[in-house]
Amino acid sequence: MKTEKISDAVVRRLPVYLRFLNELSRREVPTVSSQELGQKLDLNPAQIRKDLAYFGDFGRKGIGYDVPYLIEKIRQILNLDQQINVALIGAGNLGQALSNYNAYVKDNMKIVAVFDSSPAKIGTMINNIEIQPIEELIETVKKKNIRIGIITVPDVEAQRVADQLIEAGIGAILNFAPIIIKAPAEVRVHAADFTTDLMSLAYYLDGGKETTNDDSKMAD
Amino acid sequence: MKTEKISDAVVRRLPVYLRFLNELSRREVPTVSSQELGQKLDLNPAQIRKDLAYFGDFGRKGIGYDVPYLIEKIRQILNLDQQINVALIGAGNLGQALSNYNAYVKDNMKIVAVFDSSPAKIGTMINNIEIQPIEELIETVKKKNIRIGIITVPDVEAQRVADQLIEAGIGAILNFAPIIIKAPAEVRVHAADFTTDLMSLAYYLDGGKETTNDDSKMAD
DNA sequence: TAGATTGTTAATCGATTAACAATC
DNA sequence: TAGATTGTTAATCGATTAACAATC
Repeated sequence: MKTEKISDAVVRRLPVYLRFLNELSRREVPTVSSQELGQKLDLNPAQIRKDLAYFGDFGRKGIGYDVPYLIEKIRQILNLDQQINVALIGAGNLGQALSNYNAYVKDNMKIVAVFDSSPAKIGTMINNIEIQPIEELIETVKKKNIRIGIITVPDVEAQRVADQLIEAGIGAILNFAPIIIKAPAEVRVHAADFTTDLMSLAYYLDGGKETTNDDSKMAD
Repeated sequence: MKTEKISDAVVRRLPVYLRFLNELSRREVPTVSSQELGQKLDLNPAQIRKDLAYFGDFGRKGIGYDVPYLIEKIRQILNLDQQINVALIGAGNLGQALSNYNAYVKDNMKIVAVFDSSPAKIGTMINNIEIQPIEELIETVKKKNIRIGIITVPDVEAQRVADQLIEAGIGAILNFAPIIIKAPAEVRVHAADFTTDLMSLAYYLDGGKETTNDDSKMAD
């Protein structure tokens, strides 16, 4: 175990490991090697061993990793050995879809408050949570010990919402709006805008030009 | 302009540039420097210049980049100068939310088919598109020249759906299911599972341990 | 014991940043 | 012209992979 600081690339792989380990656990597989993990997750086994070794000696030479033990350790590393309260800001289509995902709950992440600016929505229930006006954001985040905010408001409102989350002392933000959120260094922000992802995928298409490849016009 | 192969990191930044350039265009800003872009997008100006220079000499020394021209060029690079047909597989909450986003349309990406395995949903309309049974996936992808598939089915079905997309000759896949999709090298797959993202954010919280910081026990 | 697999160091590979000549 | 800013090379930084001694 070292005391270097851990890169974001490493941290982002931990949930991927955890996810698959949970599946192994469900199937009651007792141990797993970096080899097997790498195969299943399309990663280099050395990288997996190195990632895990940043945090401790979790494996056993000649054997591999004990599945339940490694699950426990990764959950500790990710702070998921305690409930993490999450706020959702923006109860539109996407926000509603996310709130319905209760996948987080088993991972100890729970949406405990939902906010929206539309008067029509305020007071209505979404997944057993009453939608609150954004004016109550700061107070509620403090009162309910909310650590992460998920932003699903339109882009023009996103930075304003982020500023309020930051003022309320949020720890991290998952931003679905298609803008770059500005935040102080101590507040981690991840971009989750899938339209950006989708556009980058288009790059890898060969342009659909197979059928329209008319070279005769390219003589100038 | 070089003929090196372009890294995914570069490709993923292009839509971010495009997004902001579109905003500048709306505000009728005629030119922009790498300096300004970097400031707004939290990126190093040298990196932006380098990214763009992979594809051509788009800027003018002493001036910067012409906004409309750069927009046109990036759209060409991303194949977004033509309509890209997209299929959505999985008409659950998330799928419905994504289908309602018509942000893609202005970027020339259009969902032209939606599939689901639930008999109750088949035949119903979602955003003006009739939900089809998954059995029709392969045929429809071919017939409608669909290039990208968005997978929003439950994890146990995701690989099966991907296999069918691949069989139908899809170019790229955006996968929202929390599993690693296996695909041949020529089919690009991006992971878009936000629960993974959310879990990695939890790492950056200081564990809610601010109040439990009892140094007296650390003397060993 | 023999085979397997870790943890870790060293080697490699790739991406970011600094610096600056070219030039608008 | 003087100031600004690109495109590009070189320097730096960081992440991935290979290799292997340690050991179960």
